[in-house]
Amino acid sequence: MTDTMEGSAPRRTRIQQEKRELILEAALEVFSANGFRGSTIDQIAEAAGMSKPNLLYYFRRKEDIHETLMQRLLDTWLAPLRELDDIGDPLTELRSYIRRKLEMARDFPRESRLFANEILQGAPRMKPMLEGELKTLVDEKAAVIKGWMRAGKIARTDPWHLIFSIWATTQHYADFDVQVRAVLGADRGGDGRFEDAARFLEQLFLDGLKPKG
Amino acid sequence: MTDTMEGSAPRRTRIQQEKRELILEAALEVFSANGFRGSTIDQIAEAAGMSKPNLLYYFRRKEDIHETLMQRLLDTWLAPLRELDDIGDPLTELRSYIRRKLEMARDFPRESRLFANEILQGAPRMKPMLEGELKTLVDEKAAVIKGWMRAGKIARTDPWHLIFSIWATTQHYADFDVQVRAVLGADRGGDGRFEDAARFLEQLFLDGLKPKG
DNA sequence: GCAAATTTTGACCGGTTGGACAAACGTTAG
DNA sequence: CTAACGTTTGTCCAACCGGTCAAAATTTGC
Repeated sequence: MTDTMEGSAPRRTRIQQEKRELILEAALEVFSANGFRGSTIDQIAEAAGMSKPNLLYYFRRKEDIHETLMQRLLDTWLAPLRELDDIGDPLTELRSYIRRKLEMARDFPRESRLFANEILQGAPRMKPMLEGELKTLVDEKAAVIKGWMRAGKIARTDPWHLIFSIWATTQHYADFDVQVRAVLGADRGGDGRFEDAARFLEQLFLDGLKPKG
Repeated sequence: MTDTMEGSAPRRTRIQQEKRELILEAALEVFSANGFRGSTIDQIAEAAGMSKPNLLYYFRRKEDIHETLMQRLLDTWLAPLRELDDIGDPLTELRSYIRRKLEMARDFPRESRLFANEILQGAPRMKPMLEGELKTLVDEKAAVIKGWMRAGKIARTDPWHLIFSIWATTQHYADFDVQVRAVLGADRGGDGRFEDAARFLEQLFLDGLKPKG
């Protein structure tokens, strides 16, 4: 190993690739449950089934693991929004965006919590990505939505806050899962809660609360 | 000081009351910004303008501070929901509940983040309160809302998920503040963002996104 | 099969952190 | 004034934690 494993072109052996994946998976588990400062290298190493020095052979610092995780996270996390485009019926597009986001909250709660943890702490390591990549994408999609509004396809509102509200309502089911389950109780808090949420959110975003007629 | 400062009837001197308040205020600042494990007693002591051993004279353990903060938090946090009642027009009631919650996100972001931090970590110290006090209150209010639905005053949906969505959308502006500001940018992310949010949320919850007519 | 490169491990280190403690200092009531 | 009580501080400790290092074990290329 003469390489520093960082920089633009880190060539890696098979073992390195596998072990790095193993570590990142373990770190996702630990970081998402305890936050960055609440997690120890030992915990991650144990979750990955290796010793601490061994882990530090693959990632020289705790921060490096977190950073790598963050970079990957943003991509997968924004994928649903990237898919939102001008083709197809606007209301259908929005409905399926909401559905996809809710599915992500259900299937990748750890990723959601990792993200939430980072933002909650003021995004010390992610701020640049938020102001760059994220803002660019959201502005772009906001423009698309504005087009729909001008065309009279959906009601006129603030597209940015619309996107926020979709993020908030869907991610809530991952980030605040304990609370949701505590409130719904054993019977209603079971697996069905995501379908209930999907039905509710569809109605909320399409029709609001005013009674029909 | 012969008392342990805990238990059912802790009589306290004037200085003790003042200093404890000072510490709790400092701890709110520190805990909400760094989480429980990310905060040190030293940080809290410095923020409160006293030495660490001095702080530990008033709260014997770091956990005691956090616990006290949590107990107070739930009460103030649920106050807006407690005010939601059967008197008055349902849509107006819900609208002002949303407004109150949004005002809390604006005026008490530290409390919101402290709460979010606790829930995100699986509510290790708050679970009992969630399953007890919180669930009871929400169930009660869900019943009120159900009444409104039966009376045809508002559209029929799941009252519990309705409450979740109000929590999620409003608290988002406190908990994800950095993200909101990063996306809105310097110009739109200023003080006006809460009014924009208020307008948007009112429209969303009342009318949804379907175009008029 | 063997040498070079890679991977793994145990021992160790310095800094931080939560907390204990006794001594010093301040306050208050008689 | 003074004794009892309440408050503050400096010092200290043990556990934890991020990270180093050299040596041992293993894998890989020839």
